[in-house]
Amino acid sequence: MTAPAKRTLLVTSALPYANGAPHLGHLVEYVQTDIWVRFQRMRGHDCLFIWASDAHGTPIMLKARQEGITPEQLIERVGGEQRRDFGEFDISYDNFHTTHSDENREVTYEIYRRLVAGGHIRRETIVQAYDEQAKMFLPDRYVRGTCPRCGALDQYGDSCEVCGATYTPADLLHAVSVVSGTAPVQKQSEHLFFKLGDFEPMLRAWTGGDRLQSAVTAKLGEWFDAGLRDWDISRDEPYFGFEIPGETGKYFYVWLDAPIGYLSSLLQYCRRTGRDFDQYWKPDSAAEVYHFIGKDIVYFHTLFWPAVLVGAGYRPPTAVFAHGFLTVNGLKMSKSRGTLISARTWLDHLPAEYLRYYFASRLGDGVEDLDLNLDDFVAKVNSDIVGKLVNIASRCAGFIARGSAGRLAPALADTALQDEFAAAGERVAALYEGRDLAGAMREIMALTDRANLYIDQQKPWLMAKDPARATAVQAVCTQGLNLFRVLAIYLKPVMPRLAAGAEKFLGLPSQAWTDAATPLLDTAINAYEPLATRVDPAAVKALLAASAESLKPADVPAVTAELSIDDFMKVDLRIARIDSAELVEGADKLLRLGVDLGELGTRQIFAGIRSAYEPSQLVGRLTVVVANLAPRKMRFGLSEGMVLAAGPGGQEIFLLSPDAGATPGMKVK
RNA sequence: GGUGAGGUAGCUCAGACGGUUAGAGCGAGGGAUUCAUAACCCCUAGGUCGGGAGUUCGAUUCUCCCCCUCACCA
Repeated sequence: MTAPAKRTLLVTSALPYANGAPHLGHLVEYVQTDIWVRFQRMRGHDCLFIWASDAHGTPIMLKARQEGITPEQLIERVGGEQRRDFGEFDISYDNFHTTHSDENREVTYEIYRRLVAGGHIRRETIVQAYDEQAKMFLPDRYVRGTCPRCGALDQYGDSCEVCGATYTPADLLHAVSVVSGTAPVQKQSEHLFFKLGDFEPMLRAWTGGDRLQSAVTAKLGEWFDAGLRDWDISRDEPYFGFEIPGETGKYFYVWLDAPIGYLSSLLQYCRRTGRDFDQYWKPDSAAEVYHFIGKDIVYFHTLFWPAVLVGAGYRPPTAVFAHGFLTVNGLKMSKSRGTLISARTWLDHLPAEYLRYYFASRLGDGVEDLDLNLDDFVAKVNSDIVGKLVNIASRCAGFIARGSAGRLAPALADTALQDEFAAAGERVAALYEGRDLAGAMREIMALTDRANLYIDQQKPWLMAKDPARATAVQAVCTQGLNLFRVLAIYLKPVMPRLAAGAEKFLGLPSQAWTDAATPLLDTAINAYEPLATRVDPAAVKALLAASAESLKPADVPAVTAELSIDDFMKVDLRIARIDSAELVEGADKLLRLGVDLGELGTRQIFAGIRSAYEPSQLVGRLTVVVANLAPRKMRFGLSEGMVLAAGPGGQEIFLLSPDAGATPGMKVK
């Protein structure tokens, strides 16, 4: 095995937002990053994992306000939770800082100064939703209301989760500020914009090579085709962040200073350890810089971020690696379903390392989502890790302890097999390097099967019956333990604790990748202790129960603003009989209803209830309709009212019905 | 709606630059064995490789259309 040339790498995971404790969705990325980093270090490279807590922005400001503490107190507390959880998941970061730090302010100001000097910042007055009661501008997500396209209730101000329409908060019907419950007004403000368009040639060149995944490149093509828009990097007070120098009441948008945390955390680390910061970020740097991110923030990391870096005189990243989202038992992680599992809850019930292995076995180099199927998790861990891998050590250890006084043989029984395992190291390494962790795990498990087969074929338990063959027994079991040792080394980036246990058992110092090439012979080993134990399915059940439980308090719905009886009486609710219902060509979610409102005549109403009702179920039944809702022109025709229904959507939509005796046209009050 | 990624054995997934009997792991069934945490070893899956059409001597692998799923849309 040839030692590859020593590389200098700087690796980051996306900075976890400091408004809440980490959950398993976050962990996918951190585990993936950590495995890759540990692999690089084992290969002898100089690899730093630099990280921080993302501490600014409106959500943190509001969350702190809600809890009656300062933002500083909130991010301090969450930062502590993050360090603790990440530590227990064996995320081997070299530094974990915060973006609310002197270093980050220093670097952010310097970058901003250089961007201004380079002419990359411009001003523009924009109109935004403003909450007069809370005296603050509202991010899109803090305005909720009725979708102007499909009529779905309680949608965010930027897009509709039901029909997928995108719009601005001003387009919402019946818009309400999430902060105060009052209707927002439109208000002007001058903002600062980063001129992304200045960097189009540079970005086209930078994204053109093979530094990005194919799916990401395809997505970027769309954005280039649509034209690069300038980026609003300022926010008005009140805001938790860095004030913009030379402005009053203006702060940097959190997404500007968040990635700068990659630099400032490194800066803090370098100042503490005496490392050279510039070797990583100067324009002609020979170091490799990699960002692991979720696919939802590709835009920030492949357009804004490289442009900001280059605009400020730094080098862009070597590559950006995006991954998909985690689902649990096939479902989106969701608070209401109890499938949102926090890192802490996992640690309370199951070993972190098993999750690391499971993630590794499911992670490829692409951006596909991955599913944590808990039944599959139990089966896979018990079979692969306990039944197969650890079993090799377990079944050989006894013979060496009893028959050879705990000493390994001076020679292997089958050097060709050992060579085969050593040679596989480059294949496994190539898979790790290319982030095909699932491929690497498959390769390792195929070798594990071979090792078990070898022992089965040699049958040391039969040889052991003949005292004359004691040497052969020792040789075969020495072989088995050497195969195990190689496998533990290959798996070490994923399961560092298991590997450490194996090292202790075999009496070895911390192993590097190349150690797999040299067999371990003629040496004393320690008594075998179980290196891994089976997952009890009951622990998984308890995990899910605890997750559902811990989420209950968080699941209290937001209070809608109070209204007066007069306001309420403005809504003309009527009993309606559905006379006709039909599918709407070209709309997945909608049904076209013909309703009879008695004295008010008949109406056509489009209702987003197709996912829950067959047209035939509806004809003839009574329900409740908002009769005085302003008619709305839709792509499919005019909708003259709204039928009332409850439920989160999908198949869970429940139409209201009056008790028997009500007739069409009756007023509901 | 637009774009992208997918739809392969009960489950989770490989793979196929078009070509003899389409693979692995898990689960399940049978057998063997007893060193090992009832682990390990051997045998067994007859699956229209989402549906339809086309190109071809030949397609699951290429092209087109359709259906379904998932994700993203600053």
